[in-house]
Amino acid sequence: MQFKVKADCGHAPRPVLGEPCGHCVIRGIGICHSLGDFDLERLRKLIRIVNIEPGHTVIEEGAAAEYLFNVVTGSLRIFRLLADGRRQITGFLFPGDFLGLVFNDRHVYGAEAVQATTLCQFSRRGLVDLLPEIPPLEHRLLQDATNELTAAQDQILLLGRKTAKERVASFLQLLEHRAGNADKDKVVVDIPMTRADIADYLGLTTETVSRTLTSLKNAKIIQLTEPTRIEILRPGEIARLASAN
Amino acid sequence: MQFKVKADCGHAPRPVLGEPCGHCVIRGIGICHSLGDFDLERLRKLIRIVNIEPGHTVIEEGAAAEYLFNVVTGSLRIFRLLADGRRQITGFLFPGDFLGLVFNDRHVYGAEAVQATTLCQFSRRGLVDLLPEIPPLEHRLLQDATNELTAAQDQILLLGRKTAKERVASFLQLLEHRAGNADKDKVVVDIPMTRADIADYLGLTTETVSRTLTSLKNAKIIQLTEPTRIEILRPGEIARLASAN
DNA sequence: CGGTTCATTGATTCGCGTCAATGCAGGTGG
DNA sequence: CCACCTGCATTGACGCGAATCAATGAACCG
Repeated sequence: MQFKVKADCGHAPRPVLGEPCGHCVIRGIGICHSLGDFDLERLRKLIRIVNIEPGHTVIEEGAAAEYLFNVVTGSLRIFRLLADGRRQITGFLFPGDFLGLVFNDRHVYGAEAVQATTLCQFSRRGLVDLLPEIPPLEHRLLQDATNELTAAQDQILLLGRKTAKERVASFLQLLEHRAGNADKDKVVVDIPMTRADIADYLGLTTETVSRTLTSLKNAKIIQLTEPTRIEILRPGEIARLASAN
Repeated sequence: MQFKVKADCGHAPRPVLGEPCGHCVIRGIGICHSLGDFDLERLRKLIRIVNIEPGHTVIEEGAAAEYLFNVVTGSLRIFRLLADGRRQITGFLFPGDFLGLVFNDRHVYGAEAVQATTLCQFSRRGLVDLLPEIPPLEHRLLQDATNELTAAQDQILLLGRKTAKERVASFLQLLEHRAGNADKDKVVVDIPMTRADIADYLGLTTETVSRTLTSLKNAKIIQLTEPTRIEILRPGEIARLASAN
């Protein structure tokens, strides 16, 4: 029988992290993966585990960048705001993803928890000081930055040139691949974020996202049992609609 | 009196590059800037100077990434295509800018010359091999990647949430800052790219770009003498319209 | 049980795209 | 030298896809 969380907690139980990073659930995928035991021990001196409630702020846009993070469990939304409140979500982060720009002393975007989320928090200064001494770390950060850059360009193509239907299909495809369930006949995908989050990620409105999902449902390409769970009945059709090239 | 180029050349004279990189016009701003004389000499063994005619291809999307580049003079457009030919320009590159992703063995975007352009071409493999031996180089590449990432997010915000007028104003502001003429009363900006390039960069059509420029002209915010030259009469108004935050 | 948040659906509006025509500059060949 | 072509920018008429405005329903919660 599963351990029952206290009611006032309001979210799933957190994984018990082993005190040494060696037992951490993202040891194999975080930036720490690039380190041997000796260097890991040095990094460990900079870190603290923090838990964030759903909807709460991790990073305030424009604030001094004191800390950087690795997502351990849960998910975050990264966004920018215009003066009148228009919001654009530039990405979602999941376990293993790195959050923050090492060389910027101010954060250029905001970050909030989508779900209850556990983060591994570093002192940015400490990390910067460590970089020259641990070349594999800088190497890993460059690899991460390259991947993010490629993802950002995918998003630029989507926002600049794709239709609403193509955007939604691309988004479903993204979640599908993230679930590691590509090339199956049928895929069940969890949607932790709201329609408003999806809309602000795809440069649309909640209404358009909802209507587009409904039309995909009517076309028997997806199944919408609950709003937070989508079954992709025909992944090939989603891929075609996404205009992936 | 200026040296006259041969007519069949069809473009402005190229700067005479000193044989050693030390005399190169972008020595102070390219990735080579991060190197001392000894390491520069090692990098120099990997390079070749290449000239590209206007409109010609530098990188084919999806091709094997044999070479990387530094822009020496001129300008490039970086773009992605959808299967049906829709194009999204993800950025323009200018002297000093780095072109290519060091760790990708395939190019994920295309690149073409906007104007006659001179490039400093590296062997990618050679550069990768050099990285572990020259930490400042990797450091510099990470800094560049961070800046590009920030620029990409600006673009995502623009494409996802800004109106046509705001996009065009943002673009003018970008050129204005690039010209290093910020905070002047009046700024003259050269536009080397066509309206189609601007449209594909801003996620619009040539007609909308043209109409928006005309409306800015009618509002006495800019002056359009030639299509390739814009005078910004009221930079403050452009900044306001750009919804910069 | 009333209040709040979120998703869905419908009616209507509007910003920008599409289609089409014109003008202008530069290049080419007779 | 001029007629013709081609590429690019501009402008106008019209249509459409997605936004806006509005209402309803479902889930959750104190």
